[in-house]
Amino acid sequence: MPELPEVETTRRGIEPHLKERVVSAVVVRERRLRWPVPPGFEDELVGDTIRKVGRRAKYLLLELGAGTLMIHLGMSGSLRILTVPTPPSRHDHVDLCLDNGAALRFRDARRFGSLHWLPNTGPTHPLLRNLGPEPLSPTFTGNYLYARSRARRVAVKPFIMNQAIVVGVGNIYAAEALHRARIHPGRPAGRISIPRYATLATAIKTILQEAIGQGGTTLRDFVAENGQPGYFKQQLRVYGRLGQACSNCGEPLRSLRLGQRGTVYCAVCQR
DNA sequence: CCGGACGCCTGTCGGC
DNA sequence: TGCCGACAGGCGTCCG
Repeated sequence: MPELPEVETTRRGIEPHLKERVVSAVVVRERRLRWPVPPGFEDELVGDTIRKVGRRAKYLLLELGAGTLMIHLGMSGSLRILTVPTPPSRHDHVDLCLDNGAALRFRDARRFGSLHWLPNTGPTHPLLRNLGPEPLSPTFTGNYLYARSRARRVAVKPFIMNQAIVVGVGNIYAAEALHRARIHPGRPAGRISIPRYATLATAIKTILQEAIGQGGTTLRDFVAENGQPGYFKQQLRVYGRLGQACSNCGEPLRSLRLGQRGTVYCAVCQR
Protein backbone atom coordinates (compact mmCIF):
# COMPACT_ATOMS: atom_id res chain seq x y z
CA MET A 1 0.00 0.00 0.00
CA PRO A 2 0.32 3.18 0.03
CA GLU A 3 2.01 3.74 3.35
CA LEU A 4 1.91 7.08 5.16
CA PRO A 5 3.95 9.06 2.58
CA GLU A 6 1.75 7.92 -0.31
CA VAL A 7 -1.46 8.63 1.61
CA GLU A 8 -0.17 12.06 2.68
CA THR A 9 0.93 12.83 -0.90
CA THR A 10 -2.56 11.94 -2.05
CA ARG A 11 -4.15 14.07 0.69
CA ARG A 12 -2.12 17.13 -0.24
CA GLY A 13 -2.87 16.59 -3.92
CA ILE A 14 -6.63 16.19 -3.68
CA GLU A 15 -7.45 18.72 -0.95
CA PRO A 16 -7.32 21.88 -3.11
CA HIS A 17 -9.59 20.23 -5.68
CA LEU A 18 -12.15 19.10 -3.11
CA LYS A 19 -12.31 21.86 -0.52
CA GLU A 20 -15.68 23.70 -0.44
CA ARG A 21 -16.96 21.63 -3.38
CA VAL A 22 -20.43 20.11 -3.30
CA VAL A 23 -20.83 16.42 -4.18
CA SER A 24 -23.21 16.30 -7.15
CA ALA A 25 -23.27 12.53 -7.70
CA VAL A 26 -21.64 9.33 -6.51
CA VAL A 27 -21.13 6.39 -8.87
CA VAL A 28 -20.25 3.00 -7.38
CA ARG A 29 -19.42 0.44 -10.08
CA GLU A 30 -18.00 -2.24 -7.74
CA ARG A 31 -19.23 -2.69 -4.17
CA ARG A 32 -17.04 -5.70 -3.35
CA LEU A 33 -14.07 -3.96 -1.76
CA ARG A 34 -12.22 -4.96 1.45
CA TRP A 35 -15.43 -4.02 3.19
CA PRO A 36 -18.58 -4.01 1.05
CA VAL A 37 -19.85 -0.55 0.08
CA PRO A 38 -23.28 -0.53 1.77
CA PRO A 39 -26.50 0.21 -0.14
CA GLY A 40 -27.43 3.87 0.34
CA PHE A 41 -23.79 4.94 0.66
CA GLU A 42 -24.21 7.29 -2.31
CA ASP A 43 -27.24 9.04 -0.82
CA GLU A 44 -25.36 10.12 2.30
CA LEU A 45 -22.88 12.16 0.25
CA VAL A 46 -24.89 13.78 -2.53
CA GLY A 47 -25.62 17.46 -1.88
CA ASP A 48 -23.14 17.75 0.98
CA THR A 49 -20.05 19.99 0.99
CA ILE A 50 -16.46 18.82 1.53
CA ARG A 51 -14.97 21.08 4.21
CA LYS A 52 -11.59 19.49 4.80
CA VAL A 53 -9.39 16.58 3.72
CA GLY A 54 -7.57 15.05 6.68
CA ARG A 55 -5.60 11.92 7.39
CA ARG A 56 -5.36 9.54 10.32
CA ALA A 57 -2.86 6.71 9.94
CA LYS A 58 -3.32 5.39 6.39
CA TYR A 59 -6.94 6.57 6.24
CA LEU A 60 -8.00 9.65 4.27
CA LEU A 61 -10.81 11.55 5.97
CA LEU A 62 -13.02 13.73 3.79
CA GLU A 63 -14.99 15.85 6.25
CA LEU A 64 -18.41 16.91 4.99
CA GLY A 65 -21.27 18.71 6.73
CA ALA A 66 -23.09 15.61 7.94
CA GLY A 67 -20.22 13.19 8.39
CA THR A 68 -16.86 11.90 7.16
CA LEU A 69 -15.96 9.81 4.14
CA MET A 70 -13.14 7.50 5.21
CA ILE A 71 -10.98 5.98 2.46
CA HIS A 72 -8.27 3.32 2.71
CA LEU A 73 -6.12 2.59 -0.36
CA GLY A 74 -5.26 -1.00 0.55
CA MET A 75 -2.29 -2.39 -1.42
CA SER A 76 -3.00 -1.08 -4.90
CA GLY A 77 -5.45 1.80 -4.49
CA SER A 78 -5.09 5.32 -5.81
CA LEU A 79 -7.21 8.47 -6.10
CA ARG A 80 -7.17 10.70 -9.16
CA ILE A 81 -8.72 14.06 -9.89
CA LEU A 82 -10.42 14.09 -13.29
CA THR A 83 -11.11 17.51 -14.76
CA VAL A 84 -12.75 16.18 -17.90
CA PRO A 85 -15.09 13.18 -18.24
CA THR A 86 -12.97 10.05 -18.67
CA PRO A 87 -14.34 6.55 -19.38
CA PRO A 88 -13.66 4.27 -16.40
CA SER A 89 -11.37 1.30 -16.84
CA ARG A 90 -11.79 -2.13 -15.28
CA HIS A 91 -10.55 -1.24 -11.80
CA ASP A 92 -12.07 2.24 -11.48
CA HIS A 93 -14.62 1.34 -8.81
CA VAL A 94 -15.99 4.64 -7.46
CA ASP A 95 -16.41 8.23 -8.74
CA LEU A 96 -17.26 11.23 -6.56
CA CYS A 97 -18.61 13.85 -8.96
CA LEU A 98 -18.27 17.52 -7.97
CA ASP A 99 -20.34 20.62 -8.69
CA ASN A 100 -17.63 22.09 -10.96
CA GLY A 101 -17.61 19.12 -13.33
CA ALA A 102 -14.48 17.52 -11.88
CA ALA A 103 -14.49 14.13 -10.19
CA LEU A 104 -12.51 12.12 -7.64
CA ARG A 105 -11.92 8.58 -8.95
CA PHE A 106 -10.99 5.58 -6.78
CA ARG A 107 -9.01 2.87 -8.56
CA ASP A 108 -7.91 -0.38 -6.88
CA ALA A 109 -6.94 -3.48 -8.83
CA ARG A 110 -6.70 -5.78 -5.83
CA ARG A 111 -9.74 -4.37 -4.00
CA PHE A 112 -8.04 -4.42 -0.58
CA GLY A 113 -9.04 -0.78 -0.17
CA SER A 114 -12.30 0.45 1.32
CA LEU A 115 -14.72 3.37 1.67
CA HIS A 116 -16.81 4.10 4.76
CA TRP A 117 -19.39 6.74 5.64
CA LEU A 118 -19.10 7.95 9.25
CA PRO A 119 -22.09 10.06 10.30
CA ASN A 120 -21.33 12.92 12.72
CA THR A 121 -23.84 11.45 15.14
CA GLY A 122 -22.21 8.03 15.24
CA PRO A 123 -19.50 6.60 17.50
CA THR A 124 -15.82 6.48 16.54
CA HIS A 125 -15.36 3.96 13.77
CA PRO A 126 -13.94 0.64 15.10
CA LEU A 127 -11.11 0.78 12.53
CA LEU A 128 -9.93 4.08 14.05
CA ARG A 129 -10.23 3.04 17.69
CA ASN A 130 -7.06 1.11 18.36
CA LEU A 131 -4.50 3.11 16.39
CA GLY A 132 -1.13 4.14 17.79
CA PRO A 133 0.37 7.63 17.57
CA GLU A 134 1.24 9.43 14.35
CA PRO A 135 4.96 8.85 13.69
CA LEU A 136 5.55 12.52 12.79
CA SER A 137 3.99 13.79 16.01
CA PRO A 138 6.05 14.76 19.09
CA THR A 139 4.39 12.00 21.14
CA PHE A 140 6.15 9.38 19.03
CA THR A 141 9.57 8.94 20.63
CA GLY A 142 12.19 6.33 21.40
CA ASN A 143 10.99 6.26 24.99
CA TYR A 144 7.48 5.51 23.77
CA LEU A 145 8.69 2.57 21.63
CA TYR A 146 10.77 1.29 24.52
CA ALA A 147 7.81 1.41 26.91
CA ARG A 148 5.49 -0.38 24.45
CA SER A 149 8.01 -3.10 23.63
CA ARG A 150 8.74 -4.45 27.12
CA ALA A 151 8.27 -8.22 27.39
CA ARG A 152 7.40 -8.48 23.70
CA ARG A 153 9.16 -11.21 21.79
CA VAL A 154 7.89 -10.29 18.35
CA ALA A 155 10.57 -9.16 15.87
CA VAL A 156 11.07 -5.40 15.74
CA LYS A 157 10.03 -5.12 12.08
CA PRO A 158 6.48 -6.50 12.52
CA PHE A 159 6.41 -4.57 15.82
CA ILE A 160 6.80 -1.18 14.10
CA MET A 161 4.43 -2.27 11.31
CA ASN A 162 1.73 -2.93 13.94
CA GLN A 163 -0.70 0.00 13.57
CA ALA A 164 -1.61 -0.24 17.26
CA ILE A 165 2.02 0.62 18.10
CA VAL A 166 2.67 3.33 15.51
CA VAL A 167 0.65 4.12 12.39
CA GLY A 168 1.67 4.62 8.79
CA VAL A 169 4.75 2.38 8.64
CA GLY A 170 4.44 -0.49 6.15
CA ASN A 171 6.83 -2.99 4.63
CA ILE A 172 8.96 -0.54 2.63
CA TYR A 173 9.57 2.12 5.26
CA ALA A 174 9.98 -0.39 8.10
CA ALA A 175 12.85 -2.03 6.20
CA GLU A 176 14.39 1.33 5.29
CA ALA A 177 14.15 2.77 8.82
CA LEU A 178 15.73 -0.33 10.38
CA HIS A 179 18.62 -0.15 7.91
CA ARG A 180 19.13 3.51 8.69
CA ALA A 181 19.03 2.75 12.44
CA ARG A 182 21.33 -0.26 11.94
CA ILE A 183 19.00 -2.60 13.79
CA HIS A 184 18.48 -6.19 12.67
CA PRO A 185 14.82 -6.55 11.58
CA GLY A 186 14.49 -9.91 13.36
CA ARG A 187 15.71 -8.67 16.74
CA PRO A 188 13.03 -9.20 19.42
CA ALA A 189 11.31 -5.86 20.12
CA GLY A 190 11.76 -6.37 23.87
CA ARG A 191 15.53 -6.67 23.51
CA ILE A 192 16.33 -3.23 22.16
CA SER A 193 17.79 -0.48 24.37
CA ILE A 194 16.44 3.03 24.94
CA PRO A 195 19.23 4.70 22.89
CA ARG A 196 18.67 2.36 19.96
CA TYR A 197 14.91 3.02 20.06
CA ALA A 198 15.70 6.74 20.06
CA THR A 199 17.72 6.21 16.88
CA LEU A 200 14.92 4.14 15.37
CA ALA A 201 12.20 6.69 16.13
CA THR A 202 14.32 9.40 14.51
CA ALA A 203 15.03 7.15 11.50
CA ILE A 204 11.30 6.51 11.01
CA LYS A 205 10.53 10.24 11.11
CA THR A 206 13.37 11.07 8.72
CA ILE A 207 12.49 8.38 6.18
CA LEU A 208 8.81 9.29 6.15
CA GLN A 209 9.54 13.03 5.79
CA GLU A 210 11.99 12.45 2.95
CA ALA A 211 9.55 10.13 1.19
CA ILE A 212 6.76 12.70 1.47
CA GLY A 213 9.18 15.21 -0.05
CA GLN A 214 9.61 12.91 -3.06
CA GLY A 215 5.89 12.30 -3.48
CA GLY A 216 6.09 8.79 -1.99
CA THR A 217 7.33 5.54 -3.51
CA THR A 218 5.88 4.07 -6.70
CA LEU A 219 6.60 0.39 -7.25
CA ARG A 220 3.73 -0.32 -9.60
CA ASP A 221 0.30 1.08 -8.82
CA PHE A 222 0.70 4.22 -6.79
CA VAL A 223 0.13 7.57 -8.47
CA ALA A 224 -0.75 10.96 -7.02
CA GLU A 225 -3.99 12.78 -7.81
CA ASN A 226 -2.49 14.12 -11.06
CA GLY A 227 -1.22 10.73 -12.24
CA GLN A 228 2.41 11.41 -11.27
CA PRO A 229 4.40 8.57 -9.66
CA GLY A 230 6.40 9.03 -6.44
CA TYR A 231 10.18 9.25 -6.77
CA PHE A 232 11.40 7.92 -3.42
CA LYS A 233 12.11 4.54 -5.05
CA GLN A 234 15.45 6.09 -6.11
CA GLN A 235 16.38 6.55 -2.45
CA LEU A 236 15.55 3.03 -1.23
CA ARG A 237 18.62 1.40 0.30
CA VAL A 238 17.34 -2.10 1.07
CA TYR A 239 13.73 -2.61 -0.11
CA GLY A 240 13.76 -4.43 -3.46
CA ARG A 241 17.58 -4.63 -3.49
CA LEU A 242 18.20 -8.26 -2.48
CA GLY A 243 21.72 -9.34 -3.53
CA GLN A 244 22.88 -5.79 -4.26
CA ALA A 245 25.70 -4.17 -2.30
CA CYS A 246 24.83 -2.46 0.98
CA SER A 247 25.18 1.33 0.56
CA ASN A 248 27.12 1.47 3.85
CA CYS A 249 29.53 -1.45 3.68
CA GLY A 250 29.22 -3.14 0.27
CA GLU A 251 28.07 -6.47 1.68
CA PRO A 252 25.43 -8.19 -0.52
CA LEU A 253 22.01 -7.58 1.03
CA ARG A 254 20.20 -10.63 2.36
CA SER A 255 16.54 -11.41 2.92
CA LEU A 256 14.42 -13.23 5.44
CA ARG A 257 10.74 -13.66 6.09
CA LEU A 258 9.13 -11.95 9.09
CA GLY A 259 5.40 -12.09 9.68
CA GLN A 260 4.89 -13.44 6.15
CA ARG A 261 6.56 -10.36 4.68
CA GLY A 262 9.75 -10.25 2.67
CA THR A 263 12.50 -8.37 4.50
CA VAL A 264 15.79 -7.20 2.99
CA TYR A 265 18.61 -6.18 5.30
CA CYS A 266 22.38 -5.99 5.70
CA ALA A 267 23.76 -8.72 7.95
CA VAL A 268 26.89 -6.64 8.62
CA CYS A 269 25.40 -3.22 9.40
CA GLN A 270 22.20 -4.36 11.10
CA ARG A 271 22.59 -6.22 14.39
C1' DC B 1 -2.94 -10.72 25.89
C1' DC B 2 0.38 -12.26 22.38
C1' DG B 3 2.03 -14.00 18.09
C1' DG B 4 1.68 -16.61 13.96
C1' DA B 5 -1.04 -18.18 9.94
C1' DC B 6 -4.63 -17.40 6.70
C1' DG B 7 -7.41 -15.21 3.36
C1' DC B 8 -9.16 -11.56 0.67
C1' DC B 9 -7.96 -10.01 -4.87
C1' DT B 10 -5.47 -9.10 -9.40
C1' DG B 11 -1.25 -8.67 -11.80
C1' DT B 12 3.51 -9.77 -12.82
C1' DC B 13 7.58 -12.33 -13.06
C1' DG B 14 10.71 -16.26 -13.18
C1' DG B 15 11.37 -21.07 -14.11
C1' DC B 16 10.41 -25.01 -16.77
C1' DT C 1 4.59 -19.45 -26.12
C1' DG C 2 2.08 -21.34 -22.15
C1' DC C 3 1.44 -22.91 -17.60
C1' DC C 4 2.28 -22.75 -12.57
C1' DG C 5 3.80 -21.12 -8.38
C1' DA C 6 5.53 -17.38 -5.74
C1' DC C 7 5.16 -12.89 -4.52
C1' DA C 8 3.44 -7.98 -4.14
C1' DG C 9 2.70 -1.31 -0.74
C1' DG C 10 -2.41 -4.15 4.14
C1' DC C 11 -4.86 -5.88 7.73
C1' DG C 12 -8.96 -8.20 10.12
C1' DT C 13 -9.89 -12.62 11.97
C1' DC C 14 -9.02 -16.98 13.87
C1' DC C 15 -6.55 -20.22 16.61
C1' DG C 16 -3.31 -22.05 19.98
